[in-house]
Amino acid sequence: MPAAAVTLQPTEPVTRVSVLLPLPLAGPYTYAVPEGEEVSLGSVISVPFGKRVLPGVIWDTPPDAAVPALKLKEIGLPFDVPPMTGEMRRFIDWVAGYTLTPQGAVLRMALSVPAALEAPSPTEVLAASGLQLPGKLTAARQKVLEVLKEGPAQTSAALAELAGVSTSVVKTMVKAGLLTPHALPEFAFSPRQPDPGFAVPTFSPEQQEVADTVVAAVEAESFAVSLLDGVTGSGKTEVYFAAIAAALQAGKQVLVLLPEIALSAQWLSRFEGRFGVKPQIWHSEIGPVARRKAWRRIAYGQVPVVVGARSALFLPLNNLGLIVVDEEHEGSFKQEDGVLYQARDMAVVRAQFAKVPIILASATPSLESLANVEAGRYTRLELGSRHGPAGMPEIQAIDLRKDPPPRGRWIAPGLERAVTQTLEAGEQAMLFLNRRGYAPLTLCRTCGHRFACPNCSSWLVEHRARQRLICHHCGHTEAVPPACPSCADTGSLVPCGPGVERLAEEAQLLWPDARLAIMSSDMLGSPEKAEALVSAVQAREVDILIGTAMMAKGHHFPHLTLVGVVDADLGLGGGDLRAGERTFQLLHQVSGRAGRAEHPGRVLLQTAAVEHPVLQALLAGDRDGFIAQEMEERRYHGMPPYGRLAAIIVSAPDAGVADTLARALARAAPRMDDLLVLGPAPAPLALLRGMHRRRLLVKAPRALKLQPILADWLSAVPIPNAARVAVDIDPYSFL
DNA sequence: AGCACGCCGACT
DNA sequence: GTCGGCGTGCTC
Repeated sequence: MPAAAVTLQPTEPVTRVSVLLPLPLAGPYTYAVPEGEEVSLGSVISVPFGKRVLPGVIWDTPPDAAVPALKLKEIGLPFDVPPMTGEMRRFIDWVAGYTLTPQGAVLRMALSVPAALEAPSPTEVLAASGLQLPGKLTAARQKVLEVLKEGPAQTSAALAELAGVSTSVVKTMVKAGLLTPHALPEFAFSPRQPDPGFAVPTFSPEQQEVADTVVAAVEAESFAVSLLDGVTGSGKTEVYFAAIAAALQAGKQVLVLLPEIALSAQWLSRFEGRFGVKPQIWHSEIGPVARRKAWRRIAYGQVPVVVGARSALFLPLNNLGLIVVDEEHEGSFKQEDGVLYQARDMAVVRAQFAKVPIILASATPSLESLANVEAGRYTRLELGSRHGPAGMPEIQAIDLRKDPPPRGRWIAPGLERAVTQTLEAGEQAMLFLNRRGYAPLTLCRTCGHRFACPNCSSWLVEHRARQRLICHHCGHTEAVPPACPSCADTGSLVPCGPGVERLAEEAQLLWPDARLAIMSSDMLGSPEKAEALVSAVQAREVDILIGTAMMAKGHHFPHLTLVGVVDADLGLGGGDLRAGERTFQLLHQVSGRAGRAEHPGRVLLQTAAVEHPVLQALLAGDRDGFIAQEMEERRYHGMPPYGRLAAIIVSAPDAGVADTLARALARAAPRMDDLLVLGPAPAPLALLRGMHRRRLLVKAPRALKLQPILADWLSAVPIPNAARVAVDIDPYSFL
């Protein structure tokens, strides 16, 4: 900056500081520190910003001397929270740089609970003052004093409740001086803490060895990544619980990331069984009050273990000792809107800044993690032999070309026989179809009209239970009309293809006496209902369980001996880079539901492409072979994990604007030997929530840092206000 | 992100 | 004639 730009008035020297605001601004703003005041890096303070007052964090960036003194505003008062650690600030900077997101937008995720920045008004409790009044006490007043004689001080509401009197009695007693109020410190009531020694399991020699390794990593208090690779039922969870116990013993905090926290009541009870109490949970559905309390407790180090979804990654755990990412292969760790980041990978980065170990656990590790093992960056810890006898169930294919179901049906005769046998043996069966609703497409038999979403390029899915047509991308719903909106013919609308609801209908027809249950997110709604259904299945109150991917997650169903995958090819089409990997992981996981414990299990895959490598690998139980082949293919094509990808998504309400900008970007693409720019092409969902989307794909070798190249490129192209450009580094899904 | 300034349609 | 729509631009 030219020194001349600074107004050199001989006024009192002003101390300047950089303040990062939780807004999508590229960097910090410069503020003045009032004379005589001191601030330190990481302090959370309030600052005036335009007409508003916002929280901000004193950032490490040198303050901008070029901002004219006249423009400077003074910082306000500090908030009652611990300062943001340098470790966290560097993490935020790193995430912003890596994902090409404005720093302030990343800070917003770290200050996601503005209400938590203020100390709550202290809770007031009442204790007996010991004052003796002349005359007799009324019965009500006596009861109140009785309660306080036996127990600790109480809030007025609790006291009235316990004494069985109205609050007005308590109120007048305070006035009369019989009770004295005391302000309680914020964390006076401490929930019971997890006990690392509550229920220590007995490990097999193999488990013990792995547990010792991860415990040693925790005790080393340094950064290291372990990939815990173990089949379902190999004791993965118990093993990383041992690492959690070690961190607790050392007085450290632990962060556990799970893909779908809402669905893992089972995980929580396992934790409780091991440590005696439930951990703190963190996800989008916890209410504002609980959220505020939890955030403050975490920041003040009152919470030893936090279990959460993606967003928990930005919680102020200032005393971290360990991070665990379970089901690390899950696609849902990739945030797909707002700040686009891969929570699993960012967790590794956070662990690195915090200098703590991280455990990535999975029964079907991602190719990314396996490549990191190959490169020596991660340590692989294997649990449970995949070749042992009690391992995977027997998997067979039903070739739909040779043994097709009747017209309009989806259960082939082979699968039908197997289910019947299973039911006759008094065992349970599961039918897996990863498609919610009744039918994925509705069309008019007379004129061929298809019901499509007005905002997205996708068909509307009929949900018969709710009598609506629903878009699974934007949530648009409409009633099923009595007549075709195009040709006005009545009774001509036909559902095409199956969803779980329709499959249930067919199953009920085939096995009228069987008790059916559907397990899909929209049929259950709440985690409690999901939990109730799991219990019902375990109590053998259900004979046939029909469900979507939500059913594939680690539930124990000891009497379930048959899994029928209704459409094993679903998800293999579409040319998605990860289609094979994802399908393999999903079907492997679903197969794991069959035949735990004493009963041998059976899995039947209905497929029209039995020769497909994914299906061949599943049928042969050859996970390693499949991975090796998939890896080789990725290596050959320079695709992740051996190459880097970035997607540039152009979106605009007007298709023409999106096209023009996308083409302009393509023309301005840097010409480099190692850089391949593909597109623009309509993004797979060319219309999403009313926005027309075009996509460019950038492919580069792993050694090339894409971010600066992309930043230069994008800054050279003017972006009209009617369009938006988003960069997705390491895109996961291509949809 | 929010909030204001600014320029074009339907109302007391 | 004003009230008000949301397009564009700025906030230390």
